[in-house]
Amino acid sequence: MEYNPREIEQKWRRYWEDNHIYQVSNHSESPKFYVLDMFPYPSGAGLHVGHPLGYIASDIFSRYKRLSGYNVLHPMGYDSFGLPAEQYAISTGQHPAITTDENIATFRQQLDNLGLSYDWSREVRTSDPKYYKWTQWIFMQLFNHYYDQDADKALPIAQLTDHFAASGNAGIRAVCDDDTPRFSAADWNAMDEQAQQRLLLKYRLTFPEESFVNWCPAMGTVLSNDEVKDGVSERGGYPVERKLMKQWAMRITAYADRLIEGLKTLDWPESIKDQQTNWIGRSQGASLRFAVDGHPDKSIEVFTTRVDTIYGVTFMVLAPEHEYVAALTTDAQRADIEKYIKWTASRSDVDRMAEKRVTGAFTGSYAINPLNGKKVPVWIADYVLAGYGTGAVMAVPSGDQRDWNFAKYFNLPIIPILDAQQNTEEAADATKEGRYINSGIINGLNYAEATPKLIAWLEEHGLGKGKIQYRLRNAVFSRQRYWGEPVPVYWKNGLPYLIEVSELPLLLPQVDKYLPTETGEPPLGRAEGWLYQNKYPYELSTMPGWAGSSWYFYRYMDSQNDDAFCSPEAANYWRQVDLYLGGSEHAVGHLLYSRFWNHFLYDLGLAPEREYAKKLVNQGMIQGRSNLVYRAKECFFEEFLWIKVLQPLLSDMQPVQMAQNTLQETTTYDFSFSTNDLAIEVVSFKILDKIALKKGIAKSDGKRLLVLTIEELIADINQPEVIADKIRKAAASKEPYIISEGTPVYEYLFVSHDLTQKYTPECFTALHVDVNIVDDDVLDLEKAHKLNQFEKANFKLDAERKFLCSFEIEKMSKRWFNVVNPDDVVEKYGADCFRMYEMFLGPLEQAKPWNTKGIDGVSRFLRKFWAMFYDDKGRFLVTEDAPNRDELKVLHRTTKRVTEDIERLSFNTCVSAFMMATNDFRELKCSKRGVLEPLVVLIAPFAPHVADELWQALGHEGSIHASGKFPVCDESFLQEDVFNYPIAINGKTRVTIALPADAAKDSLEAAAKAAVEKWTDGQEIKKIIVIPGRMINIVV
RNA sequence: GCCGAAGUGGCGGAAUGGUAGACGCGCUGGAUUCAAAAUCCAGUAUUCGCAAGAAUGUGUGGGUUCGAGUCCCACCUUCGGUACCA
Repeated sequence: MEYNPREIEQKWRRYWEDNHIYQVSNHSESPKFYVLDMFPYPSGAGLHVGHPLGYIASDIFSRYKRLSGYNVLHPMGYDSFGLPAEQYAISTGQHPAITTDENIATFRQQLDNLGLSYDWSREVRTSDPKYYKWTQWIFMQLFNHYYDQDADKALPIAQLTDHFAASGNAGIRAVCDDDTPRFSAADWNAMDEQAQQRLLLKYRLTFPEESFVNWCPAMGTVLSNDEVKDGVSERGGYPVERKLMKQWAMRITAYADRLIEGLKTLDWPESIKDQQTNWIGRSQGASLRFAVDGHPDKSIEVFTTRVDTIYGVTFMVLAPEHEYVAALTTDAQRADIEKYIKWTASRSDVDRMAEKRVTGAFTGSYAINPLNGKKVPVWIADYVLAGYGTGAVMAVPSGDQRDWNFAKYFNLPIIPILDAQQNTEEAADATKEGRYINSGIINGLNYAEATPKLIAWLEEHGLGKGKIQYRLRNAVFSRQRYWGEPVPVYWKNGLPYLIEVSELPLLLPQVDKYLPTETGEPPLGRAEGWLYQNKYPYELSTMPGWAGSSWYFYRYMDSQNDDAFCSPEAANYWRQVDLYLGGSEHAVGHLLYSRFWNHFLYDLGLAPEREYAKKLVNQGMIQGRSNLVYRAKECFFEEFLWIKVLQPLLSDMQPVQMAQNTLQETTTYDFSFSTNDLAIEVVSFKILDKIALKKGIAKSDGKRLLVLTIEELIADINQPEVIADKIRKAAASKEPYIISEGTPVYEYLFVSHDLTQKYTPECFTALHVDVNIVDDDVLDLEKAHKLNQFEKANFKLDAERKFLCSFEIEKMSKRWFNVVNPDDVVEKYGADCFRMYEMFLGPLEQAKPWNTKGIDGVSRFLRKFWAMFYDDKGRFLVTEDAPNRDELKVLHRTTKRVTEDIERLSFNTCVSAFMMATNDFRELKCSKRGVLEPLVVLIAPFAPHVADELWQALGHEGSIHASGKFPVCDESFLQEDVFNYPIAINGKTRVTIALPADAAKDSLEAAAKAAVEKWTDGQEIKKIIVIPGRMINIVV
């Protein structure tokens, strides 16, 4: 019986489904294990071969854990709100819910094709009202809580109002907006309800806030930074303006320190932790104010992490957008400043980033150093960003290289401030070593002493204070879109109020179109009569994509619960994700926001652990391998004629190449001959005026003209002698003007890649070609001719009559024609083979290009594996004979390797181990149950279908995935009697000798000495290093 | 610019500081076949050599070590992330 993956795989997939093999219970005697894949967005394009890499890896791990006796939660669902479905809705009018359902069906079918062991009874979709009810519920909790810095956790707003009523906002440390005023209990109690509510918004963990957005009036929508290019929308090129808009925000900054602290407890890749730490960007320093000379009402606030360098300040720099720029600019400087501002405004962010030159302009005003009263000039420059900190910098050129560059360029003074600074005339030196000089009250102190002294002085004089600053901003939580969760809020008297919990979910209303309203309101503004209690307008923006994905890992634990987002019993059983697998592109988006929500839920006692994912692994991207074809330009044909026809075939006519460069191109023809009066011009038959021009030139030169059209050259491109004949005939004739008649068959020529090397690279245009009509870089010409791209094309083939493409490794994407669909591969080789091959490609974490070169090897392996059980006549080969020691050794060695490698997620080496075991058993001619049965269990996580088929053949009832027990290695079988010792001289291996494994060191030394006499002859042996069971090194 | 990762045969890759190149692809030769496919066997880092064998060899240059692909320093290249972050 032959190995027939198609039949086997369908059979077992149906069995698994019918018998609910992968359904998991929240009650078990076994230890739990939670394996999670990152939430996918079900895109219309479906899966490509890159997507399943992580799904297969997590599936292998889940199956392995299950076979090892764990109760494994391994769920899948969809982050199904999102822009693509909405954009499709805008262009077609189809409700995004329908599009989404269709896409999910495709996605699901493709996932099923891979034989993954998900518990589909727990599937969730963020766009399902039963799901987003709880997203809205969590939002309401955030609205009803504030962050108390003394308790270091979120507490109910009611506690805050109690405190306000008793003692105002003194004596409580709560995270709030920067502009929150001080007020007493009397103030608070005198406020009306509206004033109190307005004030509370400054404390709530989610709150409406005015913030700048990229508003595109033509599209009626807000764009992300990367949708804006050069001040216009990337798609459509419409103008984009900065607009202040009321948006919901999340006070994630309240959790900044805890989000940094929590990272220390996580088994996550360091690079991800680094990125999160940098994103949060905690810096400890001081904020202080510089008075402005002649402007008593103004002072420039700066934040610095090096307040100790304050005596080195020789100028100030404001961002060109800083609010004081206009006021500080003197009339003498106004023209300069305005010119500079105009210039910076015209430059894109990319330009500004790439800028290496120093630019800036002087305002004409001076700031006063609070420490020494010295006046320093105030400049503006675009290296200071308006959006960061205060948009102003105190410049210390002796300690900061950027400031130093600026000072040198504009000839500003540089004052050294530490005796340890080296050569500050040559470059800035940011050292903190040494003692302060030129530094007033801190002269002679060191860094550790100076900083607190300065901060104390500033605080005492009311000029500044110590401050911790974060780069992290509060997260905007509004989207001006339709396809997202409605915010459970209505507006009354300009203030937001929550709806009742009993009114959840607030359903997404129907709208006539998925576009903004004429007045610029979000699409929900179109919903008719959408009012709370028929009176109050609902919030019209919807939640962003990260809302639903910030807590989904809890919903899987208890996906059908209508009374809670997750019951405490379920949460306390599963607790946290043990292994989380996904791409590193989510490093600071999803992975930071979801940690924030989890910390909040933890504060409320709803999440059992501070961090929801214990271990995180990033799978590498599978890149596409694109193929390129080379289309010839006109100059190619000239070079071709010269290299392939005129020189080799017509040398007797002494050809001359006329136009050496494009300048002469219009004034002369391409070729002539020393032996006759013929001239040749190569040109497309379409360019009639050029032909006429050349005809005239030839005539005035007294030459006869042969026009070789590019189109006729293309037709004969693989037969240069035919072209040579044409030229000979033309030379022999007396005709003054010769040109081919008739309509050409071809218009384009593509040149095999190996031939392009002979020509100037500029002769070709490289174009992507669909990789599905290319095999091993050889283009399938038959298929190619059927494509529009090649309809009127001929191909110049290489010496082996093949057409070669070049290749490039790039992101797998439709636009590069390099997408490989897993369904096609599964159809050809089977899911088991596809799974093993994806793993065999290389380490999980590493990015690697997709190519199918090696897949035949894996396919061959599976057939060999099968052949240990069945011969080609379909006879079952497995015997009940007891395995011998050699056979058991192979089994246990394989068990050890596979177990260890799965544990460290090194799946590629597992596949190798299976190949080696199979080769070994075949060599031993072994088909004994005693070794093959455990081997089938070992391979079951990797090739689940064939494992089940063989499990059944071995006489078992039901599925291996339900009843199999993962084998355990018995080390005693691995012990060897003899060991082949490599004997090295000075670390270089010379010979290996077999010695008893338990031999004493002395006898090893003696044996080694004897074995290497040939090399050591006559040299003194200084030392012998013996590592028992490893090697012996002789030092001479 | 900064941060991070990685550089090993023709290719994908393997290697707790201890025989570099496992395993697979590809290629070469052979068997089988009327022939092909499939399958099986053997070989396959480079250079020299008929061979035995020798020399070289993990991006470059240093260092630590009896011994370095692996650890340390500097540099080069590629990829990823990120920013005028004060």
